[in-house]
Order: sequence, then C-alpha cells, then structure tokens
Amino acid sequence: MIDLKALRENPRHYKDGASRKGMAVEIDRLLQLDEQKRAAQTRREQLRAEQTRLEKDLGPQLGKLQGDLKKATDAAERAQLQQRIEQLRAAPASLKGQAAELEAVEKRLEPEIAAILLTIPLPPDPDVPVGSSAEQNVERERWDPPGFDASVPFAEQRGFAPRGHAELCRRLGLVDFPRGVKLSGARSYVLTGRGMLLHQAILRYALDTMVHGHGFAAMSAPVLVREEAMVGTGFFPAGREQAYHIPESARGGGSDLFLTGTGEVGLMGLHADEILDEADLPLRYVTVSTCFRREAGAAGKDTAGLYRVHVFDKVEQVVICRADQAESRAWHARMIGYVQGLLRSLGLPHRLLQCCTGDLGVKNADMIDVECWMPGRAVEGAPASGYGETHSASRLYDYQCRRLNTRYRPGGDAGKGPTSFCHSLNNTVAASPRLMIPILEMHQQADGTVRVPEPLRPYMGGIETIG
RNA sequence: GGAGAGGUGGCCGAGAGGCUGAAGGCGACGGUUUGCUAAACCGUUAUACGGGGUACGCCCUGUAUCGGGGGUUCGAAUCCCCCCCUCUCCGCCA
Repeated sequence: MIDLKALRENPRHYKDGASRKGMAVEIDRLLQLDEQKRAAQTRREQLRAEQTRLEKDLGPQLGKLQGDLKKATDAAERAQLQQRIEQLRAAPASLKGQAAELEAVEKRLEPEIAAILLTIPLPPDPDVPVGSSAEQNVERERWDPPGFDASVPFAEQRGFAPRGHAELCRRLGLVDFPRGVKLSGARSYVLTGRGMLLHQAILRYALDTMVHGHGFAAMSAPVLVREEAMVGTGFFPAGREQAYHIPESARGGGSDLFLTGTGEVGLMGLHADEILDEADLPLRYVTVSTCFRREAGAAGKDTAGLYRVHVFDKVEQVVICRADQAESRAWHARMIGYVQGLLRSLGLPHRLLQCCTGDLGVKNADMIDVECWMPGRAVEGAPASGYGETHSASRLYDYQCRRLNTRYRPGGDAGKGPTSFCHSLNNTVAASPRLMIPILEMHQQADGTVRVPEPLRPYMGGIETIG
C-alpha cells in the first residue's frame, strides 16, 4: 500500500508510476473522495468538541433542575421546569444529530477509499527500464558452467539430442503423471522413488545453504491463511483468482481461508501488526512450504511436464530491514547472489533478467528474475527460448509492510519515539519440481541416465547417477 | 463438540455512570547524588487520524481508542445486546 499522505502531496509521482507499470488507476477519484472525507471529519470533530463542552456545564444544571422538578408541586412550576430541561437537552442533541450525519458520510466514503488505495501500485524505481511486457525485460548477466555454452545447441556440445524432462522422468520412473491426473486433474503429478528423493534433496540443500551458509532463520509458515494475510502481502485483491479459496464461513466457521501460492505470505504475515525492535533488524527468514496456484488464465500454457503445476514446494527467502533505500538495494543484490551461488554449485546455466516496468506487480519497485537453461525447452535456432523462469527477486520498499502494519523503532513495542514501516524483500531459493527440469535436462547423459549434481548426493543416499 | 473463566496502557493491576487517557506498581528513558557499580530521590513515559504551524528535529490543537460492533443516556472503561479472541476441564482426533 502506498502512503496516502504522500499521494496527496505528489499525485504525479504515483500517476507516472502506474502508467509506467501499464496499470489503470483511479487516483483522481481517490483524492476527491479523500478530500470529502477529511472535510466531513474536520467538521464532525469540531461539532463533537462543542458538544462535549456543552455537556460539561449542562450536566450539573440538569441535575439541579431535575431535583427541583421532583420537589415541585405546583403544576405551572412543574411545566416550566420541564420545559427548561427540554431546552437544555436540545442543544447537544442537535449537535449530536449533525455529527452523526457527517459520520455517516465518512463511513460511506471509507470503504471506497480503502479499496482504491489497495490497487495503487508502488511506482517502479527510476532505474527500472520502461516497457510494457516481459518481451522488454533486459538481460543483465549470464552464467554457464565451464565447458558449456548455452547459446550453442546442446547436441553440438554433448554429442546427442537432449530429451525433455518429461520424457526423462517417465523413462527413469521419477514421476507418475497419469496417476497424478487421476487423483487431482490437470497439472498434477506424483513424484516417485528417486524423483521424490531428488525433489527433497533440492529443497533440503537449498534450505541448508540459506541457514548454514548465509545465516537465515529456518521457519515453518502456515500455507492456509486468512484473507488479511493475502491482502497484507499484496497478493489480494489483484491476484485473487490465483488463490485456492476455502469458504469456511459458509460452513459456519469463523473466517474463510486461502492456500498460499508462496511461503512469502506466511513469512511476512508473521510480523503483521507488530512493532519490531530496530536492533533485531534485519530479519532474515527462510522457509520451505507447499505452494498452491490455480493458474487461472494459463489454460493451454505449459501443460506438459513439471513446469507449470498447481502444487509445488518452494524454499523462499525473505528479508525485513530498516526503511533505508540503500539497505534494501544491498539486500536485493545479496539475495540474488545467494541464488547464483546455488545454481553454480548445481552446474546450471542461468541468466538474470531485469524485469521492465510493465512486468512488475503492484507491490514491487524492482524485480529481477532468474531463468535457468532448460535444453528441452529450446526451440531450434532460438537459444534464448531455452531459458525458463525459476526465481524471482522482489524489492518492495515499505509497500508490503505498510499493508501488513509491520513497523519498527528502537526498543520495539515498548520503545519510545516514532515508528517506521519496515522494508521487505523476497526471493526464491529453489522451487521444485520446476528446478528439477534444468537439473535433469542439463545433467542427462547419452545413455539416458542423469548425473546427480554433487551437492545433492549426500541428500540422496550418496548416489551419483539416476538411471 | 460439551462445561466454565476471562479480555483495561510495554507488562502487572485498580476503577463499577461525569472530576478517568485511565490510580498504584513494575519496566524503560532523562536527571540529581556517586571514585566505579548499585541503591535512593526527582522527572518523563501510548497510538492513530484530522486541522494549524515548522528552523522538516518537531511544536500547538481537536477527535478517537479500556477485545470488536451496535444500543441506553445530556454524558459509558463502567449499564444492555450481538460478535470475536484467549485460557482451563471433558470428549474426539493426527
């Protein structure tokens, strides 16, 4: 969520940001509603102050008059007293009535203001290239393992035509697609035997790297969350269609629940409505969680194999740091570096893509995607077609923490001084089975077997080859 | 699922229609004292939003907030209604 005060002061900045992201947004309408609401609020508060002042000296008077009324016996005197009481009561009552009307105005405006505010995107940073779609993303860096060149056809270098991962999985008995579909429909799969072991090895290796190599705290994160967590992390309302919805309220339960599409939701939700101690920052969390995605709107896309599935597991890293732009940027680079190190250790060619403004979501100021080379995806004559997205690193400034109401100050909750919203960042460490694709395809051998990358072997009982 | 207890500031804990943004204590912070530490003493100690000012550090001012929402009343932390949450015991279950 953006800062409404900042929007009031500089609407241009946010209009420009939205247009660079290619998002239509009702900023003028929002400002107009906000103006109306504040006018009503100011007036209402003045009336209320007046009412309280009146009541302060009216109370004793009323008490006295009511006492007199009780004692009075003469009918005329009683009537007169009665009338004075009515009079005294009339003034504050009228103020109260007016205030109530204004309050009704505010209450009518508030939901619309809040709804529009949630849709206003964080403006992209000035150094993010302007573009309208993923086509205009800019390649920033490329890495190939020694002795391999992803821009040269696989067959030329290795002496045999690569098999796609789906075929490798079937031939090696790593995945049972038909039974997955029988159980759960399209985009479902069953990892079997060494397929399951490879999947777990990837996850555990990635988790261990982050924890023991980079000092991140390992956490579990709920994957079934309330709507506030989805709104707070910025996935709702825009991405509502992507999430599985459990309508518990319709069954008499307290609140509806949603299955999360990434561990980021659980990790970031952890500190919603908290005031953190500045001394504890940055918080560095890593989780491994099952991710659920409806893939609405992706019908017909990547239907075969393990690339686009409804359920997968992901190791996700999240950093919550002080509200400092330079620090945010430094963490972004570092978090990407961790992934580069991981992919190198697995011998996977990959590249970094600077996402253009049109490819950013509402919540990020900047996003770098990492794509791994998947020989099976490469189309003849177009080497870049072989890259498939495996990671995405977002820099969000305070957009997410403002929505989540995650703040910090020296001394934390019990501390003194003004609070600030934290900055947050997130990046994939490893998503599997998608990451199995480049691993299987890159490390396949002429005989149809697959060499297990060395770092994964300890997690697979020491085996060197799947075959 | 059944029965009971309870939600007040950073924490503990009073208050039972106006003088209560809320006693007292703890903690934290600032100061006095001190060779150092401790103790003692004095002081400060919420947040959000609106309006005004600003040397952009804040300052002044209004409103709201005692789990949430509604109601009674001239006036509600306090009375009434609804909801939510936490805890304890029993049952069921991984």
